[in-house]
Amino acid sequence: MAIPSLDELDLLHSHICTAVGDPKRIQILYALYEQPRNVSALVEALATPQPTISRHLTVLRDRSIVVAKREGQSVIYSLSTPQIIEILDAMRQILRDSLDHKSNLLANEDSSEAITGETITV
Amino acid sequence: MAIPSLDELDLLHSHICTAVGDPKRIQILYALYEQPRNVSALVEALATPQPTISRHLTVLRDRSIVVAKREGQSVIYSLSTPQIIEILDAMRQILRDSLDHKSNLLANEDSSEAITGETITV
DNA sequence: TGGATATATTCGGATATGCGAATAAGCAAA
DNA sequence: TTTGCTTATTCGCATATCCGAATATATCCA
Repeated sequence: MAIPSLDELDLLHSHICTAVGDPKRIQILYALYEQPRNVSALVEALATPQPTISRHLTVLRDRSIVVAKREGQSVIYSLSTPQIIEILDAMRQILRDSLDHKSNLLANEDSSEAITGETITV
Repeated sequence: MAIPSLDELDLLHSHICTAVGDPKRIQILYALYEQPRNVSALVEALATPQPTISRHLTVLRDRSIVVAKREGQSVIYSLSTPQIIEILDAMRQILRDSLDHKSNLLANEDSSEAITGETITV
């Protein structure tokens, strides 16, 4: 059987997935893709309390999605690999497709109307 | 500022991510990539109670990651797009890289020894 | 060393998630 | 309709996650 078993690897795999499954962490990753930043810069950019940012960074760092480099008093965070952004973009593409699909379904179900005027644009 | 705000889109985005952030759902997706299956086939392939499988399928279906098609008494599930498997594979690649990196770190920290003999292979 | 700045961690409570067991609901054939 | 097969949903509980607030740790500089 080619289906992988529920072993530790799958758990690690899910850890990677859940790490990028939090809205604030998504924002952090896009912010770091734009440029490496220290914690304070992220706090300001995301308008989020510093402990919250640090906790999310800890999650991302534990899963090796970001790396931290101390520079004096600051700790500069950056993406371990820009690949993660490609992954997020691919997911966002799937999201866009599914939204299109859903609005088509709505249009079909409500057959008395034309295609729903409000098309969500990602 | 190019950083996206924490709006509904980010929430939807995180829904996609968290949907694939469960080990059993990862297995389900790989099983459906291999071939479309009904619930019973997934129950057998993953050796998991049927309600558990159905609940996970509901999550995946709600997020438009899988689609369901009724065929008589059965409901055949299949991937909405094989792209999701590319995404999972890309994540697994990142996981492999990070595992390599961690074992390198271990090797460096324990500088009295050579490279750790046990290299995890994904 | 002492103070200021930057980052990390802990604690407690609210919310969310996953699971097993039981049950409900949908479909087909007699 | 009744029976049997398949899938979906509900319930209760255990666990995990998130957040805000407070605190601890780390670094630099005077």
